[in-house]
Amino acid sequence: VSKGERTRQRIVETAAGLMNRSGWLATPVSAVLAATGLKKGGLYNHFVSLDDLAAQAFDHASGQMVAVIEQRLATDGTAPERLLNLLAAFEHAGQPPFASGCPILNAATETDDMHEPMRQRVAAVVSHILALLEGVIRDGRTAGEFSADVEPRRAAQLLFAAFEGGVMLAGVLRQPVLFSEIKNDLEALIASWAQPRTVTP
Amino acid sequence: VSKGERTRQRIVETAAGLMNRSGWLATPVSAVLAATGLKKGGLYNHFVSLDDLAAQAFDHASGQMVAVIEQRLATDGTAPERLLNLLAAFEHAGQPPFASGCPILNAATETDDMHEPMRQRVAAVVSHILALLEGVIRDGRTAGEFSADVEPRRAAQLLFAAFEGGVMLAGVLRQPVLFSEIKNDLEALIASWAQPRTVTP
Amino acid sequence: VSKGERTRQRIVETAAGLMNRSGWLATPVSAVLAATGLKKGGLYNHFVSLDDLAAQAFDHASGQMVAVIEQRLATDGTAPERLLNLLAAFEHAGQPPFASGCPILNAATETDDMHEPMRQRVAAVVSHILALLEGVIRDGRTAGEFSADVEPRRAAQLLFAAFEGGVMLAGVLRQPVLFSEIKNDLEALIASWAQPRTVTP
Amino acid sequence: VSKGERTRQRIVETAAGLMNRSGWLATPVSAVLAATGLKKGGLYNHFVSLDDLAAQAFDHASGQMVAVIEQRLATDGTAPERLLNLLAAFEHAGQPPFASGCPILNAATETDDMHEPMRQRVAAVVSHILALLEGVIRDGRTAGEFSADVEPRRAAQLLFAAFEGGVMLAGVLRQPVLFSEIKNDLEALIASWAQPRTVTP
DNA sequence: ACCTTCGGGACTGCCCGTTGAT
DNA sequence: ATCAACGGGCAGTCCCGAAGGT
Repeated sequence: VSKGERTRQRIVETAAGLMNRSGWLATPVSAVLAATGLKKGGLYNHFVSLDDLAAQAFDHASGQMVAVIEQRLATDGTAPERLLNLLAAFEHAGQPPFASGCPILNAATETDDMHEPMRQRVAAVVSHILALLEGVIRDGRTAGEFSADVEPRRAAQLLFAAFEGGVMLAGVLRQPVLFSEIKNDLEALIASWAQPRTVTP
Repeated sequence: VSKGERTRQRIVETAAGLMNRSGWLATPVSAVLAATGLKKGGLYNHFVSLDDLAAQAFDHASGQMVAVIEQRLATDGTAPERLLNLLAAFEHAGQPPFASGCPILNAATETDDMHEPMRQRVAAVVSHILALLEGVIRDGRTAGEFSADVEPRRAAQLLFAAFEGGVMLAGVLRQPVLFSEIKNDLEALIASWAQPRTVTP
Repeated sequence: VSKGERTRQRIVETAAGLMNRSGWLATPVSAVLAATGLKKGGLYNHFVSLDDLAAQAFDHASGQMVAVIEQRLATDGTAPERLLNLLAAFEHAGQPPFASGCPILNAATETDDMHEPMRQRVAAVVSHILALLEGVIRDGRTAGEFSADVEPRRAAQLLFAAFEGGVMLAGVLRQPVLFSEIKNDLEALIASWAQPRTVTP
Repeated sequence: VSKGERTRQRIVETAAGLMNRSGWLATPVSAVLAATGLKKGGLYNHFVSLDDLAAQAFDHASGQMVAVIEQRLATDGTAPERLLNLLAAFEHAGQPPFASGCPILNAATETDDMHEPMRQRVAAVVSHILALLEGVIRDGRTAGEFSADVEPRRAAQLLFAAFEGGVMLAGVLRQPVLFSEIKNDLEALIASWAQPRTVTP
């Protein structure tokens, strides 16, 4: 690995943390320079624009999230167990996923109507995560671990939505415990999917 | 009502829509001027700063949301009916609550680590809404419409989190129907609270 | 006297003090409004522009100075006595002449190369004061109270220059006593004019 | 010397002349840009703020004055000779010290009540110059060139005050010759310090 | 007649992301 | 990888008129 590539990687990691805090679109170059110790030219050798860096930094951050999710869902065990396993992954770690909120939630709300390329990037990650969840739930239904009443796609959506909503609540209210409570509620919800006659998806 | 007050109100309304789209902190003065047709001097006659305008605009937007919520929850009927009544309110109306996502979600993620006064403003609204939901659920439990297993505070949080998460998903994936699905799932969840033995809060 | 005229006079007086502090050209309208309690339109009823107000305010301030000078120099007594009498007038009074320095010195340095109309206004006052001093010194020479060596015009200039320089020194060094010292030195200088053979004017 | 340093120096020199004309606090960035040919971005590479530039420009201007003073006072000869030598230095050179008046006088009156950091900067220069003059006069008294009646500190103050006052008079009246006259009067005053019985300090 | 309210538009100091020469 | 420069954009203040109200 070349020295330039190592520098690039270091910038991306630093920027990822920074931009998740100060905004994926709103973080100025100067903040990145201050955090990395580089000078203007040094940064523009590795990225064609700030947009480019933001994209790479977001990919880095979301990639880390996806990696954790894939790893937790790939373990042995029943589908419910794997889902609980996943939820457990976000118990700690600074704040829910990273410091200052979930990069996906942050990027989604920020770029929603402002930056179409970035929005598509976020949408792709969201779709991927939803597909992962849906797959596990479908597996669980096939295996009889979840009732046939449970519609995998809908269940995955509900899970992910409540998760991200919980991140938001805990963040804005400055009450981290609130996220844990929602996590527990989701565990109960998943458990309820075992029995038929559940009215939820 | 004086002319100035009418102008101020018009600016606040325009800015509310604008800022919910382009960011409560990120929208430049120039965009507000373009949208209102005013010039700088005219705008700054009504607001001491852009921050001040943003605060008033957010209060306006969140106030509208809160008004709808209070109105829907104040109707006659059982607690479950009133909650379903509330959910129904967000079926249409541009997009979920307003065009371009929920102002509370947008403002919460944007100001979370960037603008403490605004974050407190958002937190106050969130707390108020959670309290409203909690009150209805508690009423329902007292009236026997909800199982004693349902913990009002936790249930309110879960409802609100899933709602906001749904707004985010529908927005970033550009699939409005997704919000409706989550809404339906929440209706089912509320219905499930009627029976004891529910594993959810 | 009409109410409007009284208001105008009040504005002029307030502005004179204000502008001598914050600059005869640099004081913004807003400061005048804040100090007078008026609103924009209320001010522009009495003055066609801020420039106009500044001119009137300076005339007011310099007029007060000139009045004091004329009064002190018009007393009975020998020429030296009248000059000492004049110097004594500036012993106290807030700071040398007014709070925050002599309006003539302030206006002279500020408008010197920036505002020709104002500079002429200041120059007229300066010329008038120099003429007054010169007249007294000439009287003294005629009366034999001053040596024939003393050139009235030159002596007046030196007196006035040292006076204003002393105001500047005392102001910038924040040592009011310094002005008194210079005043005493000038008294000694005037006394020395009585004898011939003095090398000074 | 790097290119940037050369540019910075050029800006400082240009700004010094400009600000002494148009005001050390009142000169806008745009005027500096116009005078230097730079654009905003280029200027702010060298100075953190306009205040910063003003400080450096004033230091440059006052430094030049102090350098001349120190050089003239450091020559061989008696104390009176050295003082006359100093006065001679300001005979020509644009106008007294620079075009548009003495930077010390201009800055002193302008910043007096408006900009405390700048005022302290000016005060430091003034104190330094007074100390230089006082030193020479004290030397002269020790050497018997000046009467024991002459109080060095007071004499230095009077000299400097009359000098600056003369700059002001010549400037506002647009009569450069007036400064020369005051200079001559000061030479006579210095000469008079040789004999005892002088009533001046 | 006097004053306020409202708006306009130019200007302020300063920061932005970006690029070429070095 | 730096250094120096660019030019457009930022939020906010300036002085001032014209309309409205008492």
